[in-house]
Amino acid sequence: MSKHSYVMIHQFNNREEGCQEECFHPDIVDRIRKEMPEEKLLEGLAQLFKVLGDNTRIRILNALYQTELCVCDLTSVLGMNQSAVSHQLRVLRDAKIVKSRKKGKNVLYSLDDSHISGLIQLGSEHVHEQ
Amino acid sequence: MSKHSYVMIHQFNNREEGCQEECFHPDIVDRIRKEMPEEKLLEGLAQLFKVLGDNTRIRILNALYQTELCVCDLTSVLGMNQSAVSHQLRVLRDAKIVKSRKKGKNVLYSLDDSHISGLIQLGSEHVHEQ
DNA sequence: TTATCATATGAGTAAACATTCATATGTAAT
DNA sequence: ATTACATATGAATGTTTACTCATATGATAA
Repeated sequence: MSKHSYVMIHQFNNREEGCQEECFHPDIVDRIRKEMPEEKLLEGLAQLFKVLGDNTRIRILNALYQTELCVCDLTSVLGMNQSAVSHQLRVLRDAKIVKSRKKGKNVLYSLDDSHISGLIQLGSEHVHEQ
Repeated sequence: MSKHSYVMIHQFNNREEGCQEECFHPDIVDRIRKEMPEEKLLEGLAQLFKVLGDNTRIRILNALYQTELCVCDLTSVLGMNQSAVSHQLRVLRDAKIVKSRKKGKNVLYSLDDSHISGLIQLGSEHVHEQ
C-alpha cells in the first residue's frame, strides 16, 4: 500500500476533525491525491523557490544576470557585508543556481541555470500586475 | 541624488572594508548598479518566491491546479490540520496567488494567477535537472 | 432562537534563517 | 618565508515563520 493511500484511509477514518458529508468528497479528494506530483518533486520545488525567496539572493541573481562578478564587486554592488554575501552565495551554489571559478586571488560567480532568468521574468510579470 | 548613487558613493569612500583595486572595478560596479531593476520590483519578486517557497503552500497550489476545492477537502488532500491550511491560504490570498468564493457554508479556493502554473512548470524543469 | 458546522484568526512555541563578528583558508606579491 | 589580500566558514544573535491550540466569526438547519 502506498504512503498516499495510507494517509487517505487515515483521513477517512478520522472524521471527527474536519468537515462532514456536505463538503467532504472522498472521490474528489482521492482523485486529486492520485494526480499530485511526486513528493520529491514538490519538496524540490519548494526548496528552489525558498532559495529564490530572499531579497539579498534575488539582488545577487539580478546582478549576475548582467555579468560574471567577483565576490568583492558583488559586495560593492549590494552595499553589504562580505561575509553575508559569501554566505548567500553558498546557498545559491548548493542549489545549483550559480557557479564559481577561480581567477587569481578572486572567485568569479555567474548564473548556472538557464531556467532562473525565465523564473525571474515570469515572476516579474506577476509582480507588475499587483 | 538617488538612493542608489548615495550608497554607491558611500561604497567608494569606504574601501577599508572589501577588496582593493585589482578586484574592485568602480566602472563595472557602477554600470551594474544602474542597470539593476527597481528596488520595489526586486522586493516584490523575493516576496513572491518566498510565498512559493514552502512545502505546504506548494502542495496547496498543485492541488488547486487540478480543480477548485473547499478548505475541508484541501485539508483532507494534504492530511493536515485545518487551522494550518487556513493560515497558509491566507498567505496565498494576500499574495494574490489564489482567490476564494463562498458557496453555502463552504469557501472554495482556486488559482488566481496565470503565471503561477508557468512558474511551477519552469521550476520543475530546474528540479529535474539535479 | 439555538445548535451545528466550516472557516478564520490571535497567541504561543519551536524551528529555520539572515546577518554579524571573529577567524580560517588559500593565493599572490614582495 | 613573510605579508597582504580575497573569500569562506563557525558560532552567536535577533528575527521570521509554520504550526498548534483555543476560540471567534459567519452561515445553515432544526
